[in-house]
Amino acid sequence: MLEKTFEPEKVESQHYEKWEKEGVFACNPESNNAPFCVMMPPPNVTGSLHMGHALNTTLQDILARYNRMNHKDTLWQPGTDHAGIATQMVVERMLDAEGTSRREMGREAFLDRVWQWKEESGGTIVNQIRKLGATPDWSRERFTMDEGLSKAVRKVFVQLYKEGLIYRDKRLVNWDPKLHTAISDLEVEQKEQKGHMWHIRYPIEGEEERFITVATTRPETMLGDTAIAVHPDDARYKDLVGKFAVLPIANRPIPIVADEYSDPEKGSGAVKITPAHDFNDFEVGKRHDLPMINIFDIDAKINENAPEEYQGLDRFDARKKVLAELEELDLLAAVEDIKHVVPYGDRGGVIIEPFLTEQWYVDAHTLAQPAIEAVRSGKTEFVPKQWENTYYHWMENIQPWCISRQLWWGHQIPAWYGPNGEVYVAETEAEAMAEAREAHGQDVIVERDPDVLDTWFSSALWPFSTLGWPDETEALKKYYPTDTLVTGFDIIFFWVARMMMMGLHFMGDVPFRKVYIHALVRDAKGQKMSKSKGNVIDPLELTDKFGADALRFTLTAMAAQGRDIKLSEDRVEGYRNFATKLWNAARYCQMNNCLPDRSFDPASVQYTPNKWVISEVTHTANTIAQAIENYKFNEAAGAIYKFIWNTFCDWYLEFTKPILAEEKELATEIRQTTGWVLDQILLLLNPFMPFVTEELYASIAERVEEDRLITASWPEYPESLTEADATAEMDWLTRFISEIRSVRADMNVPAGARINLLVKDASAGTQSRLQTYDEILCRMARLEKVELSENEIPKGSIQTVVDEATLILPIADIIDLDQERARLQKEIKKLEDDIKKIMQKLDNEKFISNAPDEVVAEQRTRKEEAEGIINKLSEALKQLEAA
RNA sequence: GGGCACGUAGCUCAGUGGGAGAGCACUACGUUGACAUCGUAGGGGUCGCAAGUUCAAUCCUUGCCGUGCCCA
Repeated sequence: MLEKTFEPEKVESQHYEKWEKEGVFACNPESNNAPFCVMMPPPNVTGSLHMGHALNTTLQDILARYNRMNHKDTLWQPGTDHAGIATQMVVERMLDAEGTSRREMGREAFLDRVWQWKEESGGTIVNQIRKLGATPDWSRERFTMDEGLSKAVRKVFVQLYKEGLIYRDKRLVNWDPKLHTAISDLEVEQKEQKGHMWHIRYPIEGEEERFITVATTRPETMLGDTAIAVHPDDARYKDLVGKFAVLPIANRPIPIVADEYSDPEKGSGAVKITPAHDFNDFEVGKRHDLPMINIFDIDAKINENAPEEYQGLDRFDARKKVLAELEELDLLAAVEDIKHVVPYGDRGGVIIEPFLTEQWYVDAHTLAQPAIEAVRSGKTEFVPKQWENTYYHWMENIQPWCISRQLWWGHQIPAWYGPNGEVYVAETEAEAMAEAREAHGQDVIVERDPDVLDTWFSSALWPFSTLGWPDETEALKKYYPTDTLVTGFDIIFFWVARMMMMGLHFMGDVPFRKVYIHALVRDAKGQKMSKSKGNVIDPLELTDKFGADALRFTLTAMAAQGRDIKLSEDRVEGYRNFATKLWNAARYCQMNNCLPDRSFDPASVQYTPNKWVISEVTHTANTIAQAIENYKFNEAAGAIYKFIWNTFCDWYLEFTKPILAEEKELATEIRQTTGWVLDQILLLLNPFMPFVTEELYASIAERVEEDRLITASWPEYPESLTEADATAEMDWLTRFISEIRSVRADMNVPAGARINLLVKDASAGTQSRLQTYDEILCRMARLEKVELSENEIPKGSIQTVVDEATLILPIADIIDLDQERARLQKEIKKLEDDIKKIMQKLDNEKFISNAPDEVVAEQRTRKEEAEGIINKLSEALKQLEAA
């Protein structure tokens, strides 16, 4: 016998370990079954599971399990990402605590240390993913720095270099002065904050007491100014163009140039130009061939290119000193309080410095073109569709992708420099040396580029590198292009777009047919969860408290397309209750011996409630399947929830109770049907709640060896199991019972009181139904007996109407006549209001002539039905008045 | 500033060109050997505002107001 409640913690890990050990998650490239492949977005190896992962994992698991049940050869490819900056930071922090540093250890020892850390602690997140019940093929787990994936990275780099799509360039990059590395545009977070606009007067060379005023939010950069720009049409400054201003503090002459970049409407209309420290100024500098003076070192401290007293100062201290000095010189014209946007590094958290360095770039613009076309032509589709706009917008304005990072942890760039600084790009050092020998006619020493590649460079190859590329493996042939990518919108640019570019370039086809973009999980107030806000809900805490099934189901039920999820614990608790409900229904089945019977054929049933519940099963299964295939996960969850709780528990089990209790002949068919439905429920719910269903599957019946839900087939039902007549009959029965219950409650009839029911004007069909379901009606509506009656209605009865029949509850001794009068009046009023609305349509000639016939007919029917009920209720009211 | 969403019951959210829905919360009552993590019933909404299209708009279009996100 099952316990009274389901205790997830007792069975979850047990089932999971068994599944994994038995290899049921594994794909089989050699099978003839059609493939279904999902690439798991590889989480950072440093990471731990947050709600976003939980949602992402749950949805993918539903797809994987559903497709596996449909006999697809399913590969859900798992793995982790080496997360260059994040991982290096973690290990560097450890070293710092030990009183050492990576520089002290040297590159090789440091990398050993990172690998050691990865082996020991890098598995946290994959084990957390297991806790959710996720079923990726762990036997194929990959890491972006695996030998195979590294080989793919080298090959891609070399080929793109040879094709001219990777190149080295000296330009401004986003420099992180804390982490000492360049980062890509995407890793910069633009934050709006309060600041100041300082207006500074620069003296004009050779003209006493004449100044030109420029405005800046970063006065310290003036130490690197090499020009002032004014708009060519700006009359105020026409005579100054070609002259020089004297840069205060540095006391250098700088030219005044005409450039359309300066906006005459803004400030004074003149802007200072610091080409080495501002992206716009850099462009101006190139146009006017201005010198580029770099005044910072890699820490963003002032270097030797600035006056001596500034050298070594941090950029913020330098600002204070510059301002003090300007004040002293009386050159500070004004200070404004403003709001402006300041760039921060998303990892290091410090303000990013535009910094002039030589880096490696990918010609993203060229690679983007086929990637744009692939979405335009529908080879890859986004769901929901509107994300395609985001994708296009970014792809069409794509900038060169800076891929080199001044880190040690990552894929070291396969480029070697010869004695003259010339570069040899090759997959191995031996090849690079051979090239160098060729060039020099003798052996020369080559030195490898110390930098590593952006982590996203290797992630971009994930859909094919994990399948064995560049080798032509069976897996590659079978699973590429993959079917669906499930991810959050925040990495459309970082990852999705780059996989598209690389996949098309190297595989000649898109990496995935569908991209399902899911919601962001927020807290109950709609705030984004973040560590700094302290509003992070830990998925594992919820799992411990309510079970993995409850968390999974919550996330699924709330995963409506295009809307963020506001998660609250109440919801999870609610779905835990749902698991308990199912558990108890199964327990009831077990107690009543309603267990699955292999010999049972659902097409053979005779009893209408059985036909009906079977028909509802097929309907629910279809709804779920369609919903999953259209990525409407919430609809799938809603359908199974409603079936289990309402259809099965609230109605079907209650209908059949009295018959089971009396052990009638019908009972056998009911037992078989109930057992069968329970089994179908477990199948249909399994992709969503794998643990409780698996546990019940094993508990309620003897199964043949190796028979497990996870390897079972998704049910297919013949069309003939759909029974419209049975549905209509059960609809009548539920309405009949509900109506009596409702009236009883309205009239305060004590819940326990058994009362008589008289039915008047019943059609032949209704009479027969009353007879068939007499027992059910008596039990579920708490009736003593049901009788047909065409006699005088007893005084002081309650009356109500179901279809053509009038229901009479002769309980004069219990009811309050005033209350009954009020109830009837209220009912009549409601119906009259309905009729008014309907008449507005029916009285409208245009409605009659323009609306489809069936709509008009429907309105007429509704009106007639309402009128029929009003007549009966009015009679009841009249009779009450007479009493 | 540009773009994309969203505004429906107290809360969280489904939904649809033709009778406003669910869960939670709330109120009342609880009986029958699966379940109080439960059951039955009930109250509660000018579907953000305004105009337009239509026989008909919560739904389509436009404008406005409000909220959120992305990009500059």
